[in-house]
Amino acid sequence: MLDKTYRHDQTESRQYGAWEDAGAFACGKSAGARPYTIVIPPPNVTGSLHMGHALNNTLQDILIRWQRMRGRDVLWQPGTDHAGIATQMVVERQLAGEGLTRHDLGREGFIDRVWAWKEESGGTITNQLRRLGASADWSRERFTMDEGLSNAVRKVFVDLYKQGLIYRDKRLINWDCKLHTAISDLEVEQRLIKGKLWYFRYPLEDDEDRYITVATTRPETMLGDTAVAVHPDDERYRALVGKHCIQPSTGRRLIIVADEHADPEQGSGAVKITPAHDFNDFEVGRRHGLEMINIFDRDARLNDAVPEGFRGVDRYEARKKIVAEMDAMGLLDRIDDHEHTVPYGDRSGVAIEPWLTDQWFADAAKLAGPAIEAVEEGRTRFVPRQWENTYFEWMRNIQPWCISRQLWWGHQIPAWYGPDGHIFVELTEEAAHAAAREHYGETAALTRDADVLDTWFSSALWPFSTLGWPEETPEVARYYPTDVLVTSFDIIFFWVARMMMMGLHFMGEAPFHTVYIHALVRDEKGQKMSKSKGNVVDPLKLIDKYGGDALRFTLTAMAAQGRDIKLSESRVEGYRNFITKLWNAARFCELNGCAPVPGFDPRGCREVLNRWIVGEVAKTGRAVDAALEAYKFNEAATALYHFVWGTFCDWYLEFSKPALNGPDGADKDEARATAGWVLDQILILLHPIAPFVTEELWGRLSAARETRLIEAPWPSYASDAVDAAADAEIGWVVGLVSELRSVRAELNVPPGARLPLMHQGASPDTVARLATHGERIRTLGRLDRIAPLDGEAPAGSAQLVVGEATFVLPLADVIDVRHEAARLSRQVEKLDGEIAKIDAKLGNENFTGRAPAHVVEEQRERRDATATTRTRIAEALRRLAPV
RNA sequence: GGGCGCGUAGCUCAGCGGUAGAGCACUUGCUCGACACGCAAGGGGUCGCUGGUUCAAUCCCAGCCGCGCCCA
Repeated sequence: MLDKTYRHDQTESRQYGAWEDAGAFACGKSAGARPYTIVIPPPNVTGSLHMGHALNNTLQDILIRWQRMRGRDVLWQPGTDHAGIATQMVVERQLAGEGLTRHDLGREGFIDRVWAWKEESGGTITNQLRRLGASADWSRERFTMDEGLSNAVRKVFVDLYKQGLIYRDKRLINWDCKLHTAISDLEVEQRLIKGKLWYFRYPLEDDEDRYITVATTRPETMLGDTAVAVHPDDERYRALVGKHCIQPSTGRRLIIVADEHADPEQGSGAVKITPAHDFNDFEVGRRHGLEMINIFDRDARLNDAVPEGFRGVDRYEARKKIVAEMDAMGLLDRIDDHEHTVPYGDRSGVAIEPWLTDQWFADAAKLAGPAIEAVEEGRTRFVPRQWENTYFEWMRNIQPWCISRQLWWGHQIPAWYGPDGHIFVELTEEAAHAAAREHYGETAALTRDADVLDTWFSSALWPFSTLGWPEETPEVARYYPTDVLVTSFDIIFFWVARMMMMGLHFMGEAPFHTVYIHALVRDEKGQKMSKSKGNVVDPLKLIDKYGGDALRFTLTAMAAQGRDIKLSESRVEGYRNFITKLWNAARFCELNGCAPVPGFDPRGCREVLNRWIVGEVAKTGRAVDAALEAYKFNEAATALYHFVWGTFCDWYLEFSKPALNGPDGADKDEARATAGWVLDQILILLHPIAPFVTEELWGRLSAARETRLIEAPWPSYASDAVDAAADAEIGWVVGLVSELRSVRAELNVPPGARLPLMHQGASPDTVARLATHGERIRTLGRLDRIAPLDGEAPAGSAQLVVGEATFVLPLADVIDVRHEAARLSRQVEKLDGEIAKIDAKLGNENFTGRAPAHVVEEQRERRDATATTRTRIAEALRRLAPV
């Protein structure tokens, strides 16, 4: 027998293990089935499960389990990415603890060390995903640094290079001077800083007593100035354009150029130009053919290109020094407070230095073209739709993508340099040597490019590299393109866009037809969770406390499209209670012999109660399908919640008790079989959202299952499963019982008191219903008998109106007549208000003339029904009065 | 500066042209043979503000106020 309460801690890992052992997650088991594929957004191998992962993977698992039960050949492709910078940092920190740096180990030794770390600690997050119930095909788990995926990376790099879509260039890049690597625009965070604006006077060359005043937020860069720019329309400086001024610290001659980049409103209107250390200045430099002087080394210390006194000085020290020197020369005009944005590395947290270096770039603009078209033409669509704008906006303004990183951990770029610097890009070293022999006519010494590729470069290939590409595997043929990508908006640029580009370029088809963008999970105050704020809610702690099902249900119920989730623990607790409720309903069924009956046909039920619940199941099932098809996960969750608790437990099981407790026979058999069937439907429909408890119950409620629940077939309900007459009849019983309970509570009738119920003016149909459902009504309304009323209602009766009939509860001993009168008056008032509202509407010719006929008719019917009820209650009130 | 989103019950959120809903919290009463992680009955809302469209606006449109995010 089932225990009194459900113990998730004794169930979940056992069920998960059973699924995994049985190979339930594996794809490719039914060759005839249509494939359904989702690739997991590969979590960072250094990562551990946070709430965002929990939501993301819950939603994927719901789709996957649902489609699996619907008979699709499901592949949920799991894996992790190698997270170049993050992983290298983790291992370097470990080394630092031993007093070592990666240079002590050398490149190979260091990489071995990273692999060792990965073997030991890299599985953390995948094990945590198991706690969540993720039914991914772990037998196919991939890692971006795997051999196969590395082959894919190499091939893509070589092909793109040969197609001219990857090139080496000397450009300004975002240099992280702590991590000593270039990073992409996306890895740079713009922070608003309260800084200063320094105004300096640069003497004019032909008249040293005159100056042009330039304003800057970065005085230290003036050692690399090669021009001063003014706006072409700026009258103040027009005469100076083409002349020169002198940079005082270096004595360098700076040309004064006219360029739109100079903003007359900003500072003095004249801006110093440092083409090698500012992205805007770089463009100005290009337009005017200015010299580009690199003044920083990789640590952002001043290099030998600056006057001796400054060499080796850190950028912030240099700033102080420059300002002091200019001040001493009397060339510091003034200093204003100034708020401006400063780029920071999102990993290192230090200010990024625009730095002129040789790097590898991908021609993102070319690759973006087809990726934009695919979304424009609807071959890939975003849900919710609005994210397409974000995607377009970024894709249409895309910049060259800097793909090289000065790290050791990652895919080393397959480029070799000949003695004269000639570049050979090939899949292998042998091929590079062969190409070099071809090129030079003799064997040449080659040096391999030391850099590795951006991690996102390999992630961009994930939808096909994980399937075995560039090999022509059956999996590539079968599972590409995938179906849905489930992710969060913050990586649309990083990942979604790049997968689109690479998928289209190499596979000729977009990697997925739908991109479902879900919410961000915030804390209960709406703050983004972050380690530094200390407001991170650990999903594993919630799983420990409330169970994986409860957490999943909570996230699902709150995953409304287009809104972030503010997660509060009380919600999780509430859904844990729901899981327990389900458990207890199952326990009740078990106790009463309600088990699935083989061959049971729900449409063959004779009892109106059973016909009704079958219809309710059908409605719920259709609602769940419709919700999931539209990615409205919260609607699926709430439909199930209401059905299970509000319909099945609150009404159906209660109504079934008389039959279940009654004599053996056909009625009892049907009650048991129907309840067993409904519970089975609940387990099935709920399984994608709450897999653990449903699988557990599925196994425990019947020994004769053909499959585990995870592989049980998903139902589709016949359209004639809903019986309108049964709906109306049970609706009437529910209404009567609700009225009875209300009256009792309002009039403070002792809960234990059993009362007689008299009826008056009941139609034959109602009399029949009372006969059919008498026992139910007596049980739930706590009545001792139901009988027609002979003559007048006894003095001191409570009266209620349901439909055409008036019901009388003789309560002379228990109720206060004034209370009852007040209660009825309130009802009359309320109904009067409603009638007045409807009358106002119906009295308006504009309404009756212009509103659709069915709306008008609806209002008329409502008015009649309300008025009838009102009259009956008023009568009841009048009858009460003489007492 | 450009773009997007959000202001609905005490809290967290659904809904979105025609009777305003849920969970939690709150109040009252219940050891009714599944469940106190429960049962039953309640209280609580000028649906941010101002205009407009419409027979009808919480819902559509415009402006404003407040909050958040993304991009410059």
